[in-house]
Amino acid sequence: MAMSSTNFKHDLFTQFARVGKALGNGNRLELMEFLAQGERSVEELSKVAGLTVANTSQHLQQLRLTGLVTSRKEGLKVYYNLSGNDVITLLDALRQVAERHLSDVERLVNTYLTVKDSLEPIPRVELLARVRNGLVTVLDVRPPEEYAAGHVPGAINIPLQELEQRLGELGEEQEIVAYCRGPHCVLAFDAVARLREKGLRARRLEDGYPEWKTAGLPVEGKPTGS
Amino acid sequence: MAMSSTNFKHDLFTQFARVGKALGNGNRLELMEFLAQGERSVEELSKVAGLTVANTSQHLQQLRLTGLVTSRKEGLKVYYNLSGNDVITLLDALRQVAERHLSDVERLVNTYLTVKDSLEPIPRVELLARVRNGLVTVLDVRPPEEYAAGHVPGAINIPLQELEQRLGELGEEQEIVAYCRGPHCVLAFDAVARLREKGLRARRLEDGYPEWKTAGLPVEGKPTGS
DNA sequence: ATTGTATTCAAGTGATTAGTTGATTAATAG
DNA sequence: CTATTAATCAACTAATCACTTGAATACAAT
Repeated sequence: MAMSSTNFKHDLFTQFARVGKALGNGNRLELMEFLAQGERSVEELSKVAGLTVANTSQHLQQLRLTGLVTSRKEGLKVYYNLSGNDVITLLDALRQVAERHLSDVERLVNTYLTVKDSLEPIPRVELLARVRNGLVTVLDVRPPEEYAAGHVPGAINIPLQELEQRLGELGEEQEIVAYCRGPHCVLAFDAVARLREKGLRARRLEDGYPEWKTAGLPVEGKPTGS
Repeated sequence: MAMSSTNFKHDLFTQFARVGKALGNGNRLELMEFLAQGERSVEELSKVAGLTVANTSQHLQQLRLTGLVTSRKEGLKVYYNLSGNDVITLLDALRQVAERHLSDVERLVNTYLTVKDSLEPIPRVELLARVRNGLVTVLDVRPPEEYAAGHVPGAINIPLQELEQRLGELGEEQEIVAYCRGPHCVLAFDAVARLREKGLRARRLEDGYPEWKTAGLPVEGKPTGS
């Protein structure tokens, strides 16, 4: 009794570490990354992550106990959601550190994607210039409703599930730039990977549609004020 | 062979999780928090964290493997350092999420510190006003060199190690506001805890000296341009 | 009530992790 | 060369974690 300051500090770090631990599993990160797109049920989550429902539920509860996600019951289903923007910030920071400092990440990207910087996102301004010159095919992988509400000019809308069937709609030669809701949207990431598998040249747009719009760049779809 | 996109995603998340795992231990977090103040040797680190040297070394190597810290050998000693500002950003995000979402953290703070908001940092502007009115004693817990280079006007410089001996220099009645290098500096945090133990009223300055200075508030010490 | 569906709980297994201890490797000084 | 110091390595134990399996809730429809 006199080291209570040390104890306090220790306990506090232990609490912080609980959050860290929650981030220490790839499946949980994938679940959260998916939740960053919006509310999902346990079943949906288990499917995209390729886990059993029970396992998914356990991961989600772990996340809930550390305050990273919240849940809401509606009828039979339980819907989970990220518990705030600070969680997205945290995931972003984690991703950034990993990409910058883990050489394995770089190696992975290089191994799986033939062209070295194919995963490097294309900046908004650059895309705009190329769109104007007709140099790229812009691919919007969001659900049709969102596409209808507004999209990058000239973008083709193909939800991820339909991508494989509708490959024909994309030019074989031109570079494709995929985007969805934001930098955390796995859809665009996934789309790029699949397109590359088919031998097409594809990259992601840096960020997503919301950022494009708030940056004041032109949009098509329902008029929104400009 | 056809699900390589899934494999890729999985592997990538596994890599991200490595960074998360590194954050999943209180001792490692404490080590990094300490490193946020600057370069330290293994021995120093083991002391402040209260770990054996071997154990500290193992933790540090784990952090190095995930790219969170770097090391540099000079003579007999090995000095560790955070590997970039993005790591500080990450730690910040982690702390924020934990403080906001983990009710245990709040409870901890309430339990250990008698006055509920004693750990709540005092904003810069508020401090400035109180300093002018002579209502607070400002305590600078940084090393003397840094104090000499510039400090909050009227601040007393007592490095943490000397705090217990030099308690007399601080008024018994007045509230004390401690600060050091930045929001991550454990020194101020620690100083507040120790002072409270002695029955003094103490709080931390929001952020630290660099922020104070860049906010354009007055400083004492070597003239820096204003 | 009975059936079906979505989720959670409980128990168990193999793998990973944190920490200890004692030996080992480097750099420096006498 | 020998001794000393700082750090790392290697081997081990207890604790924790990820995942599986099968049972148990909770809600909705019939």
